[in-house]
Amino acid sequence: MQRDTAQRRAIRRALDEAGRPLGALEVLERAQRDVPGLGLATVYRNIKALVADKAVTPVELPGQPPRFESAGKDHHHHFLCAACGKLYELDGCLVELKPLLPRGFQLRAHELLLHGLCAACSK
Amino acid sequence: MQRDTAQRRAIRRALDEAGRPLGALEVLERAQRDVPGLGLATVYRNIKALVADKAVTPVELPGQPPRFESAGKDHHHHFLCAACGKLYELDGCLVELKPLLPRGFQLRAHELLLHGLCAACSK
DNA sequence: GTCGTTGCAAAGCGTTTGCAGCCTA
DNA sequence: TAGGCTGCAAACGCTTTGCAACGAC
Repeated sequence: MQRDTAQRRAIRRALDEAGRPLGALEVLERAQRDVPGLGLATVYRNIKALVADKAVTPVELPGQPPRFESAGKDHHHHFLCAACGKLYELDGCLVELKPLLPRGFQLRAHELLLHGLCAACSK
Repeated sequence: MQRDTAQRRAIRRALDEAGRPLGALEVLERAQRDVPGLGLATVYRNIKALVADKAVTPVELPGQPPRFESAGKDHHHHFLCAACGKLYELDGCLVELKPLLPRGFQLRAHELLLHGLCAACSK
């Protein structure tokens, strides 16, 4: 059975309050404000469990370690700024995917990542 | 200046003849048919150079090491089968992305990955 | 002969795991 | 008090790097 520990609460809180996807080390850093002795292994173990429970979604970026965001938001995609490295959330999804599928293929999910320059960096 | 070695030729050939994205170990395996003594470090070094030259494109999959495919094909995306793990190439791109962008953002590129079941696995 | 390239082994990085002690229920 | 949870350190898988030998030009 699942127990309620200070570590688990701190990790959840870090992800909930971030408002953007966080890497494992960022989660550690933020959660250590609540639980100073927190270890990185515990962060990974809990993130893994949260992802399995679908309470957290991993966000993969080419050539970078994954980041994690709280689930439960509306379907959305991300925009990675090539200059500052920040990952932005975009609203909605205009993609019409079915015509791309070969005959007999079943679509379950999709991921879309845009890159370019964010408003701040394109000046 | 860039030299013409048997290793380099074998690695290029492996990627050119594969017809699908290959992982680093798959490249090693195939290229060793031409150059038995080939080492993994050489594969990584050459792939890195080819990617820098835009002769090869890395394909990132969530939770997996990257695969690589020869560049120069038309713009396309991929479909990952959840059952057999095979990565398929899809033709074309129906995505209309500009409306997703917040004001001031500049779009440079995008990546799209579909997943589901391929024709063989959905029976 | 020069110097880019190679194979090997060691190091690096992010992540996972084994283990003994801890602490929630 | 049982057994899930934790911190630590060691192990892991993939990738990069240091180095001395090699070989293309």
